[in-house]
Amino acid sequence: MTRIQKVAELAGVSTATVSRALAGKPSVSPATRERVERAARDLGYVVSATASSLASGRNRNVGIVMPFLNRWFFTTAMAGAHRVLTDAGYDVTLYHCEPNRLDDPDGADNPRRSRLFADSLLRKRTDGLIMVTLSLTAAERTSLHGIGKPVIALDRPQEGITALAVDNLAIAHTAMSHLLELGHTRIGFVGGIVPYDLDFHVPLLRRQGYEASLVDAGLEIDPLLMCDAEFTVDGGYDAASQILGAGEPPTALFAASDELAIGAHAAIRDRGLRIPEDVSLIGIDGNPLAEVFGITTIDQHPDAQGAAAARELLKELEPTSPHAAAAVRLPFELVERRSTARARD
Amino acid sequence: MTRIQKVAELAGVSTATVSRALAGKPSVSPATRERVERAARDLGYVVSATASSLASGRNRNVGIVMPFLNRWFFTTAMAGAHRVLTDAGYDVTLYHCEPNRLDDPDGADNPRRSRLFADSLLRKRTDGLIMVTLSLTAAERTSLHGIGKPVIALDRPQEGITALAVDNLAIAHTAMSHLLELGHTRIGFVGGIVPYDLDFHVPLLRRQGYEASLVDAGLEIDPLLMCDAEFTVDGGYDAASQILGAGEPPTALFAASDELAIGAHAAIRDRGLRIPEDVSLIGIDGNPLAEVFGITTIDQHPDAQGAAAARELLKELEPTSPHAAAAVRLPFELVERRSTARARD
DNA sequence: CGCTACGCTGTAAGCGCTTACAAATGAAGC
DNA sequence: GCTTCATTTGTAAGCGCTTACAGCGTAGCG
Repeated sequence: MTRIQKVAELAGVSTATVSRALAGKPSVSPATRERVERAARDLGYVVSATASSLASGRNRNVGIVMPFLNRWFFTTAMAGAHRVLTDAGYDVTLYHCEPNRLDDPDGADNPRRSRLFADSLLRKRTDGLIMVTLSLTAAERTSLHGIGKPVIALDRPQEGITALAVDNLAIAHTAMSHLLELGHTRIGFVGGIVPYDLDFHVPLLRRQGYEASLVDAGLEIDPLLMCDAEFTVDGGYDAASQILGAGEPPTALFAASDELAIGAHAAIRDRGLRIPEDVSLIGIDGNPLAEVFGITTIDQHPDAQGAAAARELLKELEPTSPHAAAAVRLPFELVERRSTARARD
Repeated sequence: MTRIQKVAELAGVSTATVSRALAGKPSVSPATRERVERAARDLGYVVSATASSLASGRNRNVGIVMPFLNRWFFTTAMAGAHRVLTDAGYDVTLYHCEPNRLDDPDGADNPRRSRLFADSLLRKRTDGLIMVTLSLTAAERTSLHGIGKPVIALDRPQEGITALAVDNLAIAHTAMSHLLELGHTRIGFVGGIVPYDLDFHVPLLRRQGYEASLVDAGLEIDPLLMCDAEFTVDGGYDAASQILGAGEPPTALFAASDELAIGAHAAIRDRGLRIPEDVSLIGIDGNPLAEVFGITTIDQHPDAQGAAAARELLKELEPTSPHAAAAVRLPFELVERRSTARARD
């Protein structure tokens, strides 16, 4: 006897009615619903997710796919999505998509990733997917389309996939404007000349914004003022050190993320320079760490980004609910702290 | 016609054989297996996880339950577990368990958490659970036992639950020994006089280790040298500031985590003190951030802890595989960097 | 040569739910 | 009173797999 039958028996109704009552369907009389709920509670009955999925075709489970499982930006966005999804009654299963390296753009040598797209994601465990900052190969996109389920890409527009992305060019522009308005003309850029890997184009966009702002301001682009960096504190330290040690030093540093900025902060101090007296410093993200160091930043609210992506997915998953038709905007804003100041004359 | 039937037809066998072949069962002749695999590949067939779960009773999915979804220690441990589990063919679904606050120890006012234990976790979506640093109420433990599935607790021993935990007393002792051997006698403690919340007892254990070390060394415990802190960089900054500002300042600070230590690092510098000349500083965790600041730490390899928990769970999930009978040890070690030095006379 | 043993495959009964459809009930309208 | 219709409930057919059991062919053995 299946478990639902026991509940049906106790409540004196059919299993169909139990199913309907527990699913909150409208076509159940209040009295019956009450009896069923009591019976379920008394028996400690909870609907089996698998049986329900198989019968209904809906999993109440969404997948979140991320290239990094323990970096602040990613986990914070994930947490934002997670909250929205669980509040809507969904579970979330987390998939790790290893980035494809530049020397292996098709992921031929990336077995875990291959399995992800050829297997795990196709198992019909989820009703939809949120992919964070990933760049998919054509084959992967095809594979994803094959499952016929809604996919939202966060912070990386993808051909044929609904995407939510913050305007990285505008972010970079905002940061640069702040520095330029303070009178800085020698501004260094920390992070992202060459993409670290194919699944993380954000650095590139931010550098383009940096260069465009320079050009707009009539300043020239000095390669000595730019340095590649992995998107970590370490990377920021090394890149900033290199910029500060080469040629005429900058009076301001624009780091493509807060983690890079924190590394740069340490590098600047370790060279005996003062912030902001000798060097102004600005980052991007809204990482709480930056606050401790008093680093000015552009907060892009990753938590809210994740939440927005989740709501967007939910809209596709539950067409019944009212569509908030408005296009989603992912806001960001300058947060001035003590790491930026007027340039010395 | 169900999808598996198409494969069966194409391969010229029964669905039973397809199932067996694709599941890697031994009782399939090589030739048949080959034909089935080809047919599946040609049709782009992948077994439906839900149907398979319902029929077999195994989900190939484990749940990881964490109090914080975006803090370094937790996500790093989770990533370690995730890798082991996905390599073993499991998916992982992530559950957020909101910590119970001190003023609400039973979680009466914690609806998300109630739903987690009364509903989400009971839906039979997972084959087992890993709970990270959580303290369960009696009711929650009962509820968990009810589902009759293996549960591993990481870093928080629980009555009636298999637990893996690093020896926090020993960790604290190692850190203190390092400081004491360098001749420090006024050592402050940053973080964890009173538990931040009921689900995170680690701070308490570390403080106990701190006090025990002091006593062992014949030193006295000075309340002015200890300060509570939330386990964040911010918290470390504030707590360290307070300790440095009260009474006779310490010559060394022991922070209960690397994040706290980084905050303390900033606080020390902001007071115009030098590290390590004026104040030595040691943290705990192995957070890569600490490296950038040259902070000495006790690395407890959270990634490895997560992986160990996952392997432990896998052992219970797949009794067929050979038991590595050895008890699991979670190692840690002192990593000396430039933030600790001999005390001035 | 008959019998057991073994390896491989097929048959078919579920796994625990959901839901289309049918049926029963009662209220409302004429 | 009879029809119509909405509301509530029940009946039963799956959802797409897995697996116990049975069956078949061949090999080994006395």
